[in-house]
Amino acid sequence: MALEHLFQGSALNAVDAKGRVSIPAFLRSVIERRGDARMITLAKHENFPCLSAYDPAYAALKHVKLERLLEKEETDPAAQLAHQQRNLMAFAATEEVPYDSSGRILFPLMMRRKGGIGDLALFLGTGETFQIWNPQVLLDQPDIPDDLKDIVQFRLDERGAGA
Amino acid sequence: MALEHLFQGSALNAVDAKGRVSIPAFLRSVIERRGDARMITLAKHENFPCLSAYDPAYAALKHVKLERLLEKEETDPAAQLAHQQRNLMAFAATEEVPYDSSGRILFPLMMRRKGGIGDLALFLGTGETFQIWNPQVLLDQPDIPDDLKDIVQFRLDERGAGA
DNA sequence: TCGATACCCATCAAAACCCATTGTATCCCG
DNA sequence: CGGGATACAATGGGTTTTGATGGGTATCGA
Repeated sequence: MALEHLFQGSALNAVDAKGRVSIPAFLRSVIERRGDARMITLAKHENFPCLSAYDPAYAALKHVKLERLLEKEETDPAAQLAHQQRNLMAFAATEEVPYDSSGRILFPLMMRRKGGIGDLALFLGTGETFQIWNPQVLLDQPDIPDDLKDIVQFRLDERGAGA
Repeated sequence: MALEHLFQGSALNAVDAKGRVSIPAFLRSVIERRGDARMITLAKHENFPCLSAYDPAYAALKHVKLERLLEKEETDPAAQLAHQQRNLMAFAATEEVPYDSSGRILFPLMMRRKGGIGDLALFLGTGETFQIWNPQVLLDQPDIPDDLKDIVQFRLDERGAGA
């Protein structure tokens, strides 16, 4: 069970005064090849101070995985609670937002805050999903490979946001 | 056996003086994609001090699940009784309410009390169903992941209900 | 007739939509 | 191979639509 098309590449886009951001075209093209819904789901990343994002195709996959996990432990009473918690994190702690014909979403304020994202949003493809970072936070993060930081620094320079 | 459209996301809505609440639009859209009835069923949640809510499509699915559970245990003499009890909880201890053209229900007083819900109702999508909480009760609940509590706190702040 | 529920309408803010501009990479043709 | 014409992505701004909510009125059953 795997998805055929994968997210890859990086881009640095502006969040405008209304809170809108363009989803990079190369990510949108993957979403639209995987399915026909023009939406993404946003969630806090489990390990990094950034957001995790994916499309409905991946969300469905994730739901099936959770259900399968439950059926295996159905008898265990403690498992019931664990399942409730996983479901809450997977569904209640996420937000689904549509993007318009020009490829923009309205970045939900809550998710923006969770991801520490200001007026620049860094998109990183990671295969089945992609991530959204505050570029500066990524540069300050210890467990990120230097080669990736170089790329991000380049994107910042490119935009003239030198810092 | 799975439903195609899933409940996802969170919202905090007001219960007005008449006891009316708006069902968030993103939940209604799932209900209306699953079927054409504009109603929800309310029940006390099995594990948490909140309400569990769902649409007619899920109610049908639940019935099937209960039947399947019975078949699996049919040798056990106590199983018959357990099945009766589950059925009572699933159908007798629930209330079905329609929502109007503006998406509001009249929150039944009994369910409001069962869920400990005052003048703010927190809606949490959990995939096949959704939950309705008193936001303050959720914050005080030990078994809820901190990340989710952060989100609820944010929703409260957003509304200016600081506490 | 009283109490409660279902309807109807108004309002305000937020979200979705449409259109215009710009910069850049691509393509075509001389 | 160079110059300009094109196409598309990203972005800014204004306008329309929708969602949440408050309040009034009609309606139905006890």
